Amino acid sequence: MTTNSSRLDDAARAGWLYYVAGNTQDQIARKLNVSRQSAQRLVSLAVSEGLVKVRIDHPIAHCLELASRLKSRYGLDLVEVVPSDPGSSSTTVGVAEAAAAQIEQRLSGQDPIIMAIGTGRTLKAAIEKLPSMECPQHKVVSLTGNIAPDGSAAFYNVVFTMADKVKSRSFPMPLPVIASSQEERALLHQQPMIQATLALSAKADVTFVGIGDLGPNAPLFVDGFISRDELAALNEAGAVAEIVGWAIDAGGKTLEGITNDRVASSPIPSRKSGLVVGIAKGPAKLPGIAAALAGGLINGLITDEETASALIGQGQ
Amino acid sequence: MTTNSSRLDDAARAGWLYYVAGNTQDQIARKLNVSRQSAQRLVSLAVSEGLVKVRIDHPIAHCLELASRLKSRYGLDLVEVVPSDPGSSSTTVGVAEAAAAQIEQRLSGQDPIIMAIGTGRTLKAAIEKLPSMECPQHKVVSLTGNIAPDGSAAFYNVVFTMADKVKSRSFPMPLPVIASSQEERALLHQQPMIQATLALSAKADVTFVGIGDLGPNAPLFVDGFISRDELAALNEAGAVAEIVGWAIDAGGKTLEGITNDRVASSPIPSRKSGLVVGIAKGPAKLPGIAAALAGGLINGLITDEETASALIGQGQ
DNA sequence: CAGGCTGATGAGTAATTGCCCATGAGATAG
DNA sequence: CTATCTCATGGGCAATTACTCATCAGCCTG
Repeated sequence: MTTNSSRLDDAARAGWLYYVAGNTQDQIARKLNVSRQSAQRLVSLAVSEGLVKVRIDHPIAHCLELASRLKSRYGLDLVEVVPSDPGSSSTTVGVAEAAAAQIEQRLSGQDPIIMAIGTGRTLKAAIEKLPSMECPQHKVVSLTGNIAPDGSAAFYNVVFTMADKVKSRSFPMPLPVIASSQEERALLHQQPMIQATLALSAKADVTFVGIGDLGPNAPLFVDGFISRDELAALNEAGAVAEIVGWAIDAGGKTLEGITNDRVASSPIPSRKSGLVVGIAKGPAKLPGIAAALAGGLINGLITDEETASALIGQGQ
Repeated sequence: MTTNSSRLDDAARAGWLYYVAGNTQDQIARKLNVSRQSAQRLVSLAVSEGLVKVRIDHPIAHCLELASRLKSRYGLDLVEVVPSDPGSSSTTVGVAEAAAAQIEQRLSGQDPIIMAIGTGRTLKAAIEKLPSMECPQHKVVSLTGNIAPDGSAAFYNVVFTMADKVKSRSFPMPLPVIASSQEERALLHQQPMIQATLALSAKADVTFVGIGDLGPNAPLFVDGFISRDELAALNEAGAVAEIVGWAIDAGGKTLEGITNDRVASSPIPSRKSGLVVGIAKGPAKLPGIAAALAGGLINGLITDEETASALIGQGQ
């Protein structure tokens, strides 16, 4: 542990000398009494461990314009559009950083707030970009269960990681994501602890959710939460996307039946009482984002240029 | 202007693709349809224009330890210790970033605050690291005059730059830094507008000041605010440093006479009612920092490892 | 319109960085 | 005690980046 943390210490120091003080890796090597190669390794360790946070502080005109058009067209309260990286296939790069910045800002206030968090790869990536903070005044509540089909804690449940980083009180949902039957769900939801957590979600001041597509590589299916047959049935019924497990159709309506009557997640908090921010980019998510906007499920959106353009184009 | 801002736009985009999306400059060049060299120039422009903000998110153990020892030894409320860059002669690198982060955090709250700001190279550098913000709820007040001896607005008056960046209401002091006589100072201070500004300073919730040394290269002398003779007289009288123009001795007491009876700055806000943060590093400033601490003029300090070590060592 | 200034551009080149690999120290299991 | 494994290290080299320089377009100035 000592080795490990002192290694990270050195990495942070090397990263600092490199990025803040502008030293070359040669100079760092001399100052830290290591070889040039080791200095390089320390710097790259600092980067890969997420110790180095970069932000670009300039409102790129095109992104701003897209954001304001999206805002007025869909009556949204918060829109962030980040530049696209044409050719990159990542579905998180950029939006994760922007989401982290938003989350950080909301948490940096003194007044206690309740923040509800969904799940998924995008949100996971966003949480990883969060800096360490001291926010014991806030409450972070999970909207979805954290038990995977095999009984383990689901990898993409992000509330633990988040609460750990920002030192907030956390309220996970010790439930499967989708119960095996309606009866099981009802039973689970009757537990006092779960009741309290559900009640807390409903009062969330600000909510961040990913938007999952329901194509052939739907995360819900890939991660084993639903079967291939269920996925097909959802598609058949017109589902285009899923938010914290709830399948929605192109109009943003929550479907009846199929998996939805067994989803153990909290309802998506109302956008009447708080801010509900969707975080998603990429062509696969486009129908889902459009649906969520159409149905008024979200009143905030963090996406990228390409997706924003497409959203504006298709409404014409 | 269009060219200029679209150039910065491109620079921001290039910086984003480089630092956030991890492209090489070759890829960026292709994506932005410019030559590789131009892409390199855009990236470096983004850096030199301060569009790219890097922070290292790891509490380096040694810095933390120094900070907590300084805190308890001098009864301070806020101490930040950043890594040192051994061999660098810069007096701002590192502390400027840390100060900017502190300022940003104070300004990001919703509740209106009054922030008082000194002057000097260190503070100037810190302000340059601030991101653009929207903070019309706050008031930023200058502690010192902004008229240079030649009648121009002094370069190091930082309130304008700052108010511009964060969109706060600003209260500069349209005065010389040091009046030509006690009578002139009294007259100037009687102006209603100045009175109001002085009153505002006294109520500051948080104050950031640099600490100027009074050695042969004292900024006050180099920038022409005081003459060589006055500098010598101050040294003779035991002055070791100066805070917003007020010369102090090794015990942190404000000297009587010499230049001090003509300094047109506000008094340093009381640390009883608010936080007064000194920002300084380096051997030249060491006596000044020690004096400010000894006299209880500040209850917050942002400095670097080496300076922090020296401060702890000399008290033994 | 000539002259001169400013600033952008791409070629060329030196400096810096990233990465692969062989080596060896130290840990661990048998 | 030995075989084996893991992992940090530095050499070497290719890729990438930074910088210098000559050129040229645009733009004031007289």
